[in-house]
Amino acid sequence: MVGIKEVARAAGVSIGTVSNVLNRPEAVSEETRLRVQSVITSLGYVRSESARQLRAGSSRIMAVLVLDIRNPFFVDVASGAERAAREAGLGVMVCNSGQSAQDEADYLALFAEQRVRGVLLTPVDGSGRDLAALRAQGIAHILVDRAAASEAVCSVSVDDVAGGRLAARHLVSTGHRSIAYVGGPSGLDQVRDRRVGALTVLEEAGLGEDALVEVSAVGLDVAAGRDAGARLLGLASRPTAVFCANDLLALGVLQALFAAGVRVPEDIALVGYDDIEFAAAAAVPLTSVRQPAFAMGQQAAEMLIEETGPQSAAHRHRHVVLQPELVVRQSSMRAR
Amino acid sequence: MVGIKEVARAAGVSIGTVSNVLNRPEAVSEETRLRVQSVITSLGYVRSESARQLRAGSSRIMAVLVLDIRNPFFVDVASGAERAAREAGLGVMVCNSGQSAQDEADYLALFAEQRVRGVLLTPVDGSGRDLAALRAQGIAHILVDRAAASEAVCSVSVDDVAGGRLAARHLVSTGHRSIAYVGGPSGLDQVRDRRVGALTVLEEAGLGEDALVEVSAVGLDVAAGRDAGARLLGLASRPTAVFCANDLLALGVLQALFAAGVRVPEDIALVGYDDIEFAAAAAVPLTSVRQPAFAMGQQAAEMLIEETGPQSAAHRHRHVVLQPELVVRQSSMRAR
DNA sequence: CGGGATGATTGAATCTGTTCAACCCGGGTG
DNA sequence: CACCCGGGTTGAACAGATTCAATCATCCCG
Repeated sequence: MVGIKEVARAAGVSIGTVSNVLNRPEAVSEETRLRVQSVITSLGYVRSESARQLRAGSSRIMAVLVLDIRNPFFVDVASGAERAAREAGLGVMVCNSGQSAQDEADYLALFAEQRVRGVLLTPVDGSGRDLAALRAQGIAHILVDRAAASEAVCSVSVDDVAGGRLAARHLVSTGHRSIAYVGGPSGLDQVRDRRVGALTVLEEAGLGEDALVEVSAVGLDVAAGRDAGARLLGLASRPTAVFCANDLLALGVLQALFAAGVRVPEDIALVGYDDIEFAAAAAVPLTSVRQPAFAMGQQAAEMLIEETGPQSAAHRHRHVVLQPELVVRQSSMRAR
Repeated sequence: MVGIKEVARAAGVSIGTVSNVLNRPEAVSEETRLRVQSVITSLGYVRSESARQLRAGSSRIMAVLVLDIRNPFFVDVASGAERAAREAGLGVMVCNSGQSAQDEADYLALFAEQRVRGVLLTPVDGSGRDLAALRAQGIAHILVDRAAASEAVCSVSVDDVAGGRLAARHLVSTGHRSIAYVGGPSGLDQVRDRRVGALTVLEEAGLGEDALVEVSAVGLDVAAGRDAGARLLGLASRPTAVFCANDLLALGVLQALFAAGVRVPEDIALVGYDDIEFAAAAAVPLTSVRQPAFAMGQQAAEMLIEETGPQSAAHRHRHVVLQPELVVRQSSMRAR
């Protein structure tokens, strides 16, 4: 594979000049620049990013580590990040922790070896162990879809408590007095916060704490939703509405209810979270709490670029909190 | 940031020994190995992948370039590839061409600079220009979800003609005589082949060529499906069944039909393609042609690893063709 | 006890770019 | 005429690892 040396020789200049053509073209006379460039294309020279990075120090790759790549919500987040990264001339490496702390740690180790420009991540658990490691290694990182507790790191998140309130207020105002909450593993802040939001609304409405019936799910995917839905049907006193921690769970619950002949929304109202594209296409179009996923990824990436760019000195850590929005569809329409 | 030199000094050995501890631990005495390893952890040393790669020549990253990351089908493909890659100790870089030839070329240029181990890709168009560039640069690559025309490259694909036949045979055998085909931009082989398969079945059934009504779509996503569905409804002689080039289109068509009060499957039967998870959760559970997406990604990655691994000399290019499978659900059940 | 085999370790060369001090050269200035 | 200036170019140092021939220490065997 042809290197910068051969290009220099073929163009009759020094390697320093070739490097300048690549990196600071304005510092090279037009004549030389054109000559070198034509040699580059005719020889098919491709610069070695590893050599560049080794000397220059900085990488051109941003890593994105999401909780669950099969959830379209995170795909949107990653797409937003990708858009911003490409505009800044960076590549992105999207990886999936699948909610496994081990996988998360493995990927972060990989990123560290790669000396990536920075990492966008939604941490698997609240322990913050991996975050501490990132800080210790001096790897820039930004939390996505999770508000940071610390002032030493940026974050972009959506107000999950507000989202939980939106969902619950909607259900309470349409007459429901007993609501099931289908949450995933409670280690996740998102799951917890949405529940807290719903709970405050029920309390404000003067309903007891047991107005919110907890139905745990083993995960946050459709299969876990189906499972939770089946258990929901087995409850002694069945709630009249279900609020799910995300749309995948809601779709699963919907399938389980359908299979059992329970009608939505007539027998049970259903509200999801995220408003993924498929929520609108569901068996019964799903009421959902919309999150600005793409914007979240985009903004997080922009903050990372600012933090690691030339004027990084001016960077101040900050916590951006975006607002969710309720989208009402058929699944929670008031029964006639 | 601490380098291998500091580790060597602190452990009282040469840098060659430290390198051996990292790469060929069996060549180092247990005592030294343990000492070096403890120094590594206590100093927080992280090897620089760019330096490693520069010297060693080979990268530890496999690139995956998919047509549309918002399509869960491709997410599955990428997940399969990721699984295989991780088992081989490789990282993956998943990128999205979004069916843009420009983006595809940009990403391939990025991969070339990175000297990635190899590329898994579903090319945007049949021109093969980018493939020629890959070959010229000596970058190993494998086509995914697309049968290669050339013997000089591996491919893993699903028999799309057979898939089209499965769908059409199912519809014909349930009594349909006029079928609409909703395809995306016809530049895509997948779209073309599925249509060809359907067509042959109609011909074999003695139906004329105009038994297949073409409804073009601007893309292969839900929005394009909605649009195509609306146009379908405007047709003078409305077909009794619709076969869509993928599930996203089918979900969009379904929404359009719903909005217009057309019942599925009573008024129009609907068949999709890919059998993504959301097909089963649709308004009316979708009949679909299932593709082994995860397996396809996994196998492609394994072939790439073989091609670029230590015994690459033994590698022979081959074209693996997997078989699709029809999954019948409510959307195409025979009307009572 | 010398010679050879074995195993651990070392030192230097190398990979491919970036960077920067030094240099060259033509033109303007005192 | 000497000097300075600045744009263009060069050459060498350098980044952080891998790799391999050479060295050294041990131990075994004849």
